[in-house]
Amino acid sequence: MTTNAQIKQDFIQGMSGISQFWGFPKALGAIFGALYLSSAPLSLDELVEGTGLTKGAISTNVRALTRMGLIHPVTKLADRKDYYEAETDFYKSVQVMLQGRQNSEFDRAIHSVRETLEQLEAGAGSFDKKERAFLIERLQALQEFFNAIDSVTRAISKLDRLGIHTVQSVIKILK
Amino acid sequence: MTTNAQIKQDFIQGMSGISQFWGFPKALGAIFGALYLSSAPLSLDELVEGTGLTKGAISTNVRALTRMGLIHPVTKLADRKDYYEAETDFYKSVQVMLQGRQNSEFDRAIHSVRETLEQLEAGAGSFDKKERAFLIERLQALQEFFNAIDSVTRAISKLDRLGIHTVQSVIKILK
DNA sequence: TAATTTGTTTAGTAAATACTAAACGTACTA
DNA sequence: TAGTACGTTTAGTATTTACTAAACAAATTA
Repeated sequence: MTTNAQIKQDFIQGMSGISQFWGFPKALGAIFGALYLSSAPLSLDELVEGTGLTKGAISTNVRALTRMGLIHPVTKLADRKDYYEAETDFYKSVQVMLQGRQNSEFDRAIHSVRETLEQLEAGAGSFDKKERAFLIERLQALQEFFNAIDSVTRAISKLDRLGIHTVQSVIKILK
Repeated sequence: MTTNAQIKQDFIQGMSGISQFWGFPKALGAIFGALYLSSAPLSLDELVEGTGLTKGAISTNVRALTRMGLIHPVTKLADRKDYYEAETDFYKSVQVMLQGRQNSEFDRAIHSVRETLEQLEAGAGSFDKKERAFLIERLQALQEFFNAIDSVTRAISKLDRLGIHTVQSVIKILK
């Protein structure tokens, strides 16, 4: 016989796996899973209980989840504890994550390519004419690709409302 | 004064960083960078020379890059060495990667959710009516989200030709 | 068959990462 | 002011991962 706790635990375990497949800590997925299955916001101690992780792990991963927009802090009056609840609009979280990832790191990639490109165009090095032209062409192509990705993520993150309807209309275009 | 080798090395270093930002081995990015800056296909030993990695590392990462469609093996007649050249159509690589990632692991995520959902719908556990309805609703929402992602990636990977024009028309929709 | 040239695999290592356990800080309460 | 109830931070550990070095396999040539 499968108990209620076991069913929930299986799901939490599954989310844990999904999390690490996408390159996030397992604990992060587990915590989200626990919150997602709860109709009421949960405190840190309740999350310790529900996931089997320590308070430290919960504390750091709860912060990460909040930054991603996947959960939200909830305050109860006359209660010092912090409570958290799961965001149910995943598309909203996608936007938050794209915005975050955007600024920090992807720009560095583009920047790195542009730097090399500018050097070449300024005549750095002693490449013969033909090779310089070849290198410039390749780097420009790469830069354009990065810019395209950048445009898409920017467009998505700036939408007023991303949802199933937007996704469906995109799919329609792709056919 | 910046030498030709230094300029290339800087770029290779940059690609190495981009690679690890996207969750791939640094060596993978470095190898691609070296090939991308070469007008002629390169052998393993030339890649050892160009990247400073050992033959073993080159061997394994070259295989990974080939699977991703980011580079291609090239055979020269009457030459036992394996040569590789960079794919210059990045959109094509995106398709290859989506196809690969598709089958293996994402399905497991969807499967895990469906499993829990089916259990609940079959009456497993001893949840009261209200909670069971709540859980089923949440899991259905999650499943729909996963399905939407799945649809998008499937649609992209099945396009005859993905390119800058497709990307642009998608962006237009998003505005 | 022996020797050489190639790519692959394996065993070991170094580095990064995520977690635990416990100390710490802070703010409310008696 | 001492005590308690929280959340955060830190120090240490275990696990994973990517790499090196070297053994190995396979296939050509002498």
